[in-house]
Amino acid sequence: MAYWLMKSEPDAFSIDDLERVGTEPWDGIRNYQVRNMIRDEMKPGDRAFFYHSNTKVPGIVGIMDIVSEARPDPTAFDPDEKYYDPKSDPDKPRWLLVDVKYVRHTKRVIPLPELKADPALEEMPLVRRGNRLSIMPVSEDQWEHILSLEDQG
DNA sequence: GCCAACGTTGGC
DNA sequence: GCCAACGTTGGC
Repeated sequence: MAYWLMKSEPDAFSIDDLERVGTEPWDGIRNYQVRNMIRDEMKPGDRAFFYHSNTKVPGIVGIMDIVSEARPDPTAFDPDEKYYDPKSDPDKPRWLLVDVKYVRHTKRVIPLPELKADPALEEMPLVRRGNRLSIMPVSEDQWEHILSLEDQG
């Protein structure tokens, strides 16, 4: 079982939205590196932190389960969709998604500056300069460490 | 709203 | 295959 961190802008889709719907297709991935990770490394049963980006207090806000294999992202085929990609052929889909399922909110928001200041997390892509991955792997040690932060601060 | 970082596109 | 221009991400 692997661990992940997945970013979403809460104005578009928040942890509260995920709690409301229960399970959601994580669509809109349009980055090859991220696509390859979900295609080759992500598996049902994996677990992920839900991260709010591009908001007043960016940080980790919840936990979810990966509940599907990677499958074609239908929004890539729909001209009305924001993330429509005319170059993605339904017979040979370029973009993939996975389904995620709400587990719980973290006990508190764990804000980005706190993650950045933590020596145990300095290897995380999240806190490294110029990182632009919307999904990234989290090691087991990092996962446990972040969970331990829930009860602090 | 600004802008640094970085991925993608397309002309050559 | 190079690389300048352009678009996007996302913190601040």
